[in-house]
Amino acid sequence: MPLTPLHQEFVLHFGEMGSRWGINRTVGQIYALLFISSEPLNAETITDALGISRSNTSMGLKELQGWNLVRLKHLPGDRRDYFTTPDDLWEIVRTLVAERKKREIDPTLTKLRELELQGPAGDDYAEARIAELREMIEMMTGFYAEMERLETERLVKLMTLGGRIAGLIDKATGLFPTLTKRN
Amino acid sequence: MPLTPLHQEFVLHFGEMGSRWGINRTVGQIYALLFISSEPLNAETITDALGISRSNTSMGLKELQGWNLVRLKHLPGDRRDYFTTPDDLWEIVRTLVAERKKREIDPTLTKLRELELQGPAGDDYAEARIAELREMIEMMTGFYAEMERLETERLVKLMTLGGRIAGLIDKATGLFPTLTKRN
DNA sequence: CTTACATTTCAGAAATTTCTGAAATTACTG
DNA sequence: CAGTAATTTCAGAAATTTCTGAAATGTAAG
Repeated sequence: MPLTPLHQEFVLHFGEMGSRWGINRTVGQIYALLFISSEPLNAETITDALGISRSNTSMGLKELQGWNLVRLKHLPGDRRDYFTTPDDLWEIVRTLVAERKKREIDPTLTKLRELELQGPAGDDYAEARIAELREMIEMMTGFYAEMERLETERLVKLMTLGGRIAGLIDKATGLFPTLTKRN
Repeated sequence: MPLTPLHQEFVLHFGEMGSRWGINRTVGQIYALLFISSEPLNAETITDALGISRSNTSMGLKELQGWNLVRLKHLPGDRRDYFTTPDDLWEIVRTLVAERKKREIDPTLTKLRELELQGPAGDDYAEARIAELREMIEMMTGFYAEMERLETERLVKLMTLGGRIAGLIDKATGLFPTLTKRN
């Protein structure tokens, strides 16, 4: 069956956006379609809805499974595979962030440490920059690990604290607002 | 002149990673090279160091300028353009995050609002999911705006608070640790 | 204004990625 | 265990992206 205009627009948008991410258009479209579908869909349905080949659907679904972004379901009396996205949006976001970190950040951290271990190469500037970059990434991944540990409820609270965050930080660190200029 | 092994490895790594981001290999390499170079480089130097065509360098630099990731400098008595990355790593990160938000998040937020404005389309589930997604993105961008407003010093403090964050949130929101299970 | 250099543009070539249809594989059913 | 349905694999086709060399444009100095 053809998509409703709403589905159509939503799916096409995520197809386009997909390319700005690391994923391709089709994968973006499949995910978008699953995301707004109330029921699990099988590969055949997706293929028809998006007007792509059956094998392309298969590859796209496999990629999404590699990202841990889809759930496989089975309906009684039907041996086809059905796919859904988690109901809980927070779960989706957590997965997305975790996977992007794994693919985009972790390999770089590994490489930087490796370069540092290779010892002094006689270029102080480059070595200092690499060390600085590694330290920053370590700080950020450390913070990320904290956030990941927080249950959703607290995470929401933190994100909606609004302007009170600065004061909180100052109190927590026993320091009063500094007079330094911004940034 | 050829790159030192350290530069070589660093540059190649960021070339590879570039593709996992939205940027292409060459752009990643150019940026990496500028990043670990203590002095500003001109297009000719970059071209030679990376073994690419002069026009490719030009395009890569233009793209990096579009991302606000490089600074243009001029040396007295030399009319070529010289390029650098900011000394302050935090500034680089801020720019990167801001640009990615602009390209990856904002257009989606706009599209979701647009879809909602088009009014009920008779698919309650899809409409609810779109609304939910929009709300989540709004919350996250709101939080991001807070973070962006913080001067670096406070940001570092926040990121290095470690395990004390949960308690802080609870205190700030006047609630004690809940008994709900994680996530 | 002319010359000399520097940079950008752009059409086509090269490389890479994505997509398809056919064949192979897997796995359920009777 | 034979037959059928579902899925995956994969080689080549199609599409897209990236890169190059040549030409065009810009720019500063004499």
